Amino acid sequence: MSQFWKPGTERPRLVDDEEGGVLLYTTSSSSSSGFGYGSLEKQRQRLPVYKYKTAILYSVETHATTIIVGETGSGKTTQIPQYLKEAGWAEGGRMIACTQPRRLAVQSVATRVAEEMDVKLGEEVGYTIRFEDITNEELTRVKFLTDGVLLREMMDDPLLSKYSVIMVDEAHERSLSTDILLGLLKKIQRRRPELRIIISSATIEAKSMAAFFNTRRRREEEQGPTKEPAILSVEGRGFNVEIFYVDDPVSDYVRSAVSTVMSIHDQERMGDILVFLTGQDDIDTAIQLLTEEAQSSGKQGLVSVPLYSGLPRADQDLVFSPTPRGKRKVIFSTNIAETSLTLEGIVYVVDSGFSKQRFYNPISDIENLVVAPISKASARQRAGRAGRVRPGKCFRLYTEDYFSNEMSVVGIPEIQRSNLVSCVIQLKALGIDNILGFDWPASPSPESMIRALEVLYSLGVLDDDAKLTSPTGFQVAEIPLDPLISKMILASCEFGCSEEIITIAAVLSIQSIWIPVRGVQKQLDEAKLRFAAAEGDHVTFLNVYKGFIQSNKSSKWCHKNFINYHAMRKVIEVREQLKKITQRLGIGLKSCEGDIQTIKKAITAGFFANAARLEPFSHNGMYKTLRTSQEVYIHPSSVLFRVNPKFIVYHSLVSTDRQYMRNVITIDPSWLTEAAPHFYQKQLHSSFPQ
DNA sequence: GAGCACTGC
Repeated sequence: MSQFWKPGTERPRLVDDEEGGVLLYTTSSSSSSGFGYGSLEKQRQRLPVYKYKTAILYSVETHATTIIVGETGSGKTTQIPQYLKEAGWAEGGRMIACTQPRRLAVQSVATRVAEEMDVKLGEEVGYTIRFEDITNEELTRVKFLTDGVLLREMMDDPLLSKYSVIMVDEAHERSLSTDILLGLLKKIQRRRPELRIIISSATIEAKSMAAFFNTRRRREEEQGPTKEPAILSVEGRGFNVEIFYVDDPVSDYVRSAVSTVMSIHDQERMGDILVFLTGQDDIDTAIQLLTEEAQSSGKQGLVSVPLYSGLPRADQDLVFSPTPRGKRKVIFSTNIAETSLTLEGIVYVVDSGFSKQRFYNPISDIENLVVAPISKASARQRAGRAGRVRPGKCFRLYTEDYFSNEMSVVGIPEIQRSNLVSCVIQLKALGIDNILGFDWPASPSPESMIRALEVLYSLGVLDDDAKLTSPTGFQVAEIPLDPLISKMILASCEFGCSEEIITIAAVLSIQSIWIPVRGVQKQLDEAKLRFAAAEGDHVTFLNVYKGFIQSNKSSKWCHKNFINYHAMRKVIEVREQLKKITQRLGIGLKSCEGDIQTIKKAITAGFFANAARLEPFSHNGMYKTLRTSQEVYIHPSSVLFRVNPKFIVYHSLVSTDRQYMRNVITIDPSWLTEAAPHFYQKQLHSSFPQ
């Protein structure tokens, strides 16, 4: 056990929280450093977190869980792992882990820390993200990784026994995998009292997080670290941001955002503007409106730039290009600028108060994207984007009264808004039998849990006792994809078409392989026709893949055919990974040599639940799902749009004014009963036409 | 004849 804080040395001062029960450490100012005088070292010491070094190490030493409340720019992510290393937490072959929700953050933080420690990245300091393991088993002591990767590691090492400290960063974002990880870490702590957990979280979330990790029992003799979590606050480095509200609620936030931009341009000193809207539609409208207004009023000097994830990389880079002299850049962005991207030079923020959020309805089993009000936590985060270079201003397009009295404090955690099929199978694979009784930081609805259990049961992944079946259940859990896709892959091994199916699986797990275009729709449609297969979209993907390989993976070829080159590279990557996994599972790849019916049968084996039948006498292409008789339509982007075959299986539903089925293939209904007799037995008699 | 907030294994 490492001993950083020693009795006899100055003990950090403890202050009771006003409500009691939670500890807060105040600054114990650093006197001696004992470090070199390199410029990196000096930079490190200027970070706000440096003053708390002793307090943090003391807290980690004496508490099983430490919660660090730190604003952006405090330096916690890069510094704390180094402090732990210096204090000896990586001695004796142990490792320090620091998780992030996003890959890019993992890479950049690891690179920075290796630089500061003056070591080669991949040796003492390393990182692991999907497709990239830059660590060395013997040498790596400080490891950065996505929380998804750490969850995968648990499948081989359920107690994460090689780690002495695990720091979960950005926990306040409450992403699906962060929440699963937190629940599991709490369980691990019971088995491994020596494990230390550090959770970095925003102020608002700290107390509920502390309550979750408080496993102290009354009258219990405590050995080892205190079970009650400690909370430490570290100030950030942002500048002050002045907040403004509208006097009356606005009826059209896009218009209102544009006129706010105009008046900032009119009245405020130079500095770029960041406008938070909900999606591509809003953003396009706003840019058009702004251009018109600037023209009609003769105002000059505004450069507007869109920003959303679907934008081609080159266009996204425009956002980072320096603003020309005498001009003012206006960035119209989705939520991507709230967490994933940091923009320099922003002085003004305009906050619409809305974002698109995913909601899952377990009854209909449909995930919807809905424009919904943001939380106070998001509003604060958005405002903070204005104060990175100098004091800024944030204009909120809602009233102060609404902010204070109606806005929810934090958003709904993702786990309460998602389909839980992947999540449940992951827990099952880790030996968590009582899923309904699992201790979550936020519990998902029982309906969602039960729905997920039902789906997994129908796939043959879980048995009557809700245990993973062998080998199918364990194999599906091993494949890092949606369980429906994993099941399809396993079936393809039996059908002898796994070569083809892993290609399809790779394409389906990519957002879209077509270039996202507006205005050149006709050309895209024509390009698609070159690959279109009568059997449907999945087979079309195979044709695209074949063409890409034959072109020698040429980006020119992609461009000519309106195919997204980066997406295709990703397809190749995922496919390679799937190839390795199938080898590990002992199921070799086999090609069916163009026997398309076999391919479709394998797809049906995974997606039988997503079957739909064309309504008899339907003139507008209306289908009904076989399972729930919901009204659905083939998406206009499908090669089977307007073809309207009688029976189809779809990959997913997107809902707008209608429910659209994306990626469909034609099937023979008899395959459904073949693939899932238990599932379709009843329907066979009641609703299947002959 | 329509649309894709954002992540991740």
